[in-house]
Amino acid sequence: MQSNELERQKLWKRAESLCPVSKTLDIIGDKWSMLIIRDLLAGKRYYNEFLSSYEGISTNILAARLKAFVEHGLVERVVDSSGQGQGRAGKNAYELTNKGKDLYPVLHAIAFWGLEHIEGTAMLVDAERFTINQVDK
Amino acid sequence: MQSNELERQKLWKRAESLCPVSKTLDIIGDKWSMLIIRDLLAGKRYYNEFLSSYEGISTNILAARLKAFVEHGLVERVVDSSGQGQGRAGKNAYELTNKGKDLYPVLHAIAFWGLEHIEGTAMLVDAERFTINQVDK
DNA sequence: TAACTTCACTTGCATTTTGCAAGTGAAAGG
DNA sequence: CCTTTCACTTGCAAAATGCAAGTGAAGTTA
Repeated sequence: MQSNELERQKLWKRAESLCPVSKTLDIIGDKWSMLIIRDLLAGKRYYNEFLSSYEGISTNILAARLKAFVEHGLVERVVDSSGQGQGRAGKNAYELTNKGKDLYPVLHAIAFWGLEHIEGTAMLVDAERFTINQVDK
Repeated sequence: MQSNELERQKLWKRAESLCPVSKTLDIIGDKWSMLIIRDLLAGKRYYNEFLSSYEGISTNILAARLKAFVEHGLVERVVDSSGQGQGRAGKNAYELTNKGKDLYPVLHAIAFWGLEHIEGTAMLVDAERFTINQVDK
């Protein structure tokens, strides 16, 4: 009766779900992914830039997420050969692919909901770069 | 120099962030929340209905999420006194508040991205209830 | 060329969160 | 009473996260 139904459900687990929500969350549905996407959409490109966001992601998590993003085709790692300043020429840069950029509506909806429903949240839009950042200071 | 900067960043952690994205993700940015919201938006109301979704959430996680949703004002627990059938009268029902319903654009953006970018995803829109469900079978 | 710095991670380990199964107690029906 | 359903709770194993320290390659400075 219902035990057959339950058995069938056990077999059809998360990985095999056809639901676009479930499958999308398998990629971006963790604690940090959308914050990195936020930074990427805001124009950040370098490992150290992501590290210096206010929320304080740790290096191992950041490395793992960037790797997964590249594997999923959301992000491309490119070598930025504009070796400016001291200490280094040719840093790694991370850039959103079109697939990654298409997450903008998700980010927008999340940000909008927060602004409407969570007291004390605020957003700064940097018109020059068309970016969205947290208010500084 | 930079160590002062790093110190300041350590103090301003996730919880104190003003960013609406970060604060929103503190509420719905885990593995299961948006799947429960999906089910609620699809018209599911009962504990057992959430349990029987294809992804197979476990009872302790479901109970914890529902409790957090009620605390955050996304969901209300109401007693449904239409005691139909056998075994029980007055089941608990969970219903989205307006604050919770306002997460619809987030869900929509996530679902849309998945449909566009993840092969094999599919969605069924139940026109009668204005709901979104995974295709069955 | 030796010392130093930065970059981009990796490693180890403690803490937290999740996953799974089993159990519990209240309420109702037979 | 006995059984079933509901709505969880509890215990424990497994996975993910957080934190600090370390590593190695590449480039800069002395």
